[in-house]
Amino acid sequence: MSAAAPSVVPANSSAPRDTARIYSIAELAREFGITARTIRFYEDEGLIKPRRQGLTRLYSAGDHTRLGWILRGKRLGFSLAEIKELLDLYHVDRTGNQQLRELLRRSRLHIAELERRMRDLDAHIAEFREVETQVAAELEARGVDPESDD
Amino acid sequence: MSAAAPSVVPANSSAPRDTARIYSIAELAREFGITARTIRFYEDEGLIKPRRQGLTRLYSAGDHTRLGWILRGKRLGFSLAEIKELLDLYHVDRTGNQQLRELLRRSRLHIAELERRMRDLDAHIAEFREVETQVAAELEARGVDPESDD
DNA sequence: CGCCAACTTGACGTTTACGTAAACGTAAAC
DNA sequence: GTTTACGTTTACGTAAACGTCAAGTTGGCG
Repeated sequence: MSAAAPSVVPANSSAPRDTARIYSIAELAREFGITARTIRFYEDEGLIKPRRQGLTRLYSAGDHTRLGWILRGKRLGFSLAEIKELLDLYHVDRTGNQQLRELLRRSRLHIAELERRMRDLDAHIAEFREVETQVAAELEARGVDPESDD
Repeated sequence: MSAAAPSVVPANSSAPRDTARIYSIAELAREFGITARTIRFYEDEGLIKPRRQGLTRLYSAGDHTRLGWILRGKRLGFSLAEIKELLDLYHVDRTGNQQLRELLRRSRLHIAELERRMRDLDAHIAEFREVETQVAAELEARGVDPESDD
């Protein structure tokens, strides 16, 4: 491995902000714990569009953020198709009133969906906290140290 | 269709409580908005085990609850395998100290996972609320009624 | 009795989200 | 110069979660 910190960022003062950072596909893969294949697949599906230098893909800070967003969406149980829709929501043309109203409508719909999930999640958490409490109490009553490993 | 409002709860006091209710597979499917095929699939995967009367499946109130739980898990983005694991957590043997400690450990792990999802969800909701606010403000500034359809 | 509606068990098809392998280019390292 | 590391495309494979027939059974109804 030999460190190989690929800081492509020049030590210059004017530019090398975090926002100017460029990532290779392997870097992104490592950082997010996915494979390069996955990232290319997301590109095939139209979720990311990295710059190209010849054939090689170059990912900007924006792509980095976008990928993080995608993976968060996945953790929340959205399909890639849904995530693409949501991403596109951001980048929709916002000049026309009709467009804006549609964006508002979609946003509200999505928020409602998220709030439904929030309620599901609350219920789920409450149940497992209940289990935790009960079991901890039972162990306590038995005089057992809940943390010990034997 | 003929209405068929499923308030089967008799006004009787003694026996046929809601907990004694028995459901057919089609009833469950209708109520939860899934197909009978799905329910049978869950059974194949070991997520539900309805009684049988001959070949026909009979679902108890417990099965009903269980199915609701499964679907909530799905909405939260858990796989059927994960959901099965979680369901089994409840029904684990709770006699031994070692078993109890394991249950406690697993519960805590799962709660941590749920809390991570909660943070994801919070972040997601915050972003979309932001969009909503911005867009609503923009429409307001333009003197457009956000609700009108033209 | 015939018939329909609702149930059953296979078995194969489909979509999603990637994994895996082949075959190749490029560029630094030994 | 060739190995090593990383990149590329193309293409087929696969696991999960069902959908979609096909073919048979069962219970009630006119």
